Amino acid sequence: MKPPSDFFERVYAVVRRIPPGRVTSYGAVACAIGAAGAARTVGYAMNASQNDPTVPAHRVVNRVGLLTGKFHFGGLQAMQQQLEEEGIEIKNDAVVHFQRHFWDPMTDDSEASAPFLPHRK
DNA sequence: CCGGTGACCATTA
DNA sequence: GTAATGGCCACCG
Repeated sequence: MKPPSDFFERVYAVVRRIPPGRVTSYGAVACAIGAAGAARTVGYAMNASQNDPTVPAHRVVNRVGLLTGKFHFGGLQAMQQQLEEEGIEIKNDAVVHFQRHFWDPMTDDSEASAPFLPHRK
């Protein structure tokens, strides 16, 4: 087996912490692992995560809540299907009420709501 | 060592 | 509001 780089493993750890019915953005994960700015690398790690079913990559979307990685999934509908199963509504390959389902690995507000908006004031 | 690639993000026009 | 460009970081050959 080829153990993934420490960086990848760190990404997997964060993604695995994502509670069901919640979604997060690559930038948030990157920042959580201390690699702020390496959001692209996070997506790259996700691609390798497909080998690890323990990583719910379908819960990871871009900052606009768009399922940019659906093309890399087995089926284009697979990612959307999974999210809908979690209770998340998808419209035009985009997460509805993305803010509401947004979950920050650092905030870890699995119980409390997340009025926190990634919007820069 | 160097170049190319990528499931991104931010700024500017 | 949308569209286009640059920059950032990490992995692969």
